[in-house]
Amino acid sequence: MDVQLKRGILDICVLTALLKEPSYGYKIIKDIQPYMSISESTLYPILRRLEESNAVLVNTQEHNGRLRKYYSITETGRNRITAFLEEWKSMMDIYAFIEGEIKGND
Amino acid sequence: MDVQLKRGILDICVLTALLKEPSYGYKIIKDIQPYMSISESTLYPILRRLEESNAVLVNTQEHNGRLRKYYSITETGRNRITAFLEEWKSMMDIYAFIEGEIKGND
DNA sequence: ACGATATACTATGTGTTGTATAGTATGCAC
DNA sequence: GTGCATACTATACAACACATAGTATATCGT
Repeated sequence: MDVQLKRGILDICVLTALLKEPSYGYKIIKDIQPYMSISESTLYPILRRLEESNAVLVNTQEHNGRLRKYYSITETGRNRITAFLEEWKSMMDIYAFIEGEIKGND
Repeated sequence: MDVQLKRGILDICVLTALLKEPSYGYKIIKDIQPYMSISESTLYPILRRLEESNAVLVNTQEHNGRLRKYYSITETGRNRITAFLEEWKSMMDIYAFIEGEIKGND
């Protein structure tokens, strides 16, 4: 999928992956992969940004001798998703414009 | 509208604005404004990129003593739009995923 | 006459962000 | 004991929207 198209939707996808239950980096990647390719070097910076903006909370726990960071979505995070669904309406208007113009000029 | 959401769609909007007839910077901005805010410092670099990638052709003409650059869409440009419409299907899948998850967790 | 506004384009610098690449470290299957 | 899955960190880069500023002509209100 086009890199530029991803930009507006990737962090929302990550937040969505946390809706059902807290999760951690590796699992989030596996959960999102069916919908969109995402690499570690993309996800971890996103998680740090989400934490800085209070959209997620972090809880570090030991797992098999290693530290694993569990991320849980906050109320702020949920609001980010609903705000996105609102924004999406503008996107649909633009899409309708593009589709209409190209069909009118075939 | 969110900056990151715009990124994947702005150049396609510009190409769409050229479908009916060739146009120039100032007019393109006015044509797109009803759908999405776009400034000169965003549009002109886009036009230069579209030219470099052969999606548009440039024809400089004198108009009221000033040079005005008329941009017309090429076959490559039209293909860019149809490719975008294809990509959009992936976007709709992701949107359905997000919407489904948040409705399931109200 | 003169300033404000619309028109039309160029140039520079900045901040956000996706991604490649590389590194560290544990547990398990063969 | 070698590969593979797991789990996270750090650095560097390139694309791109946008702010800001500059140049320059035409038109309109007063």
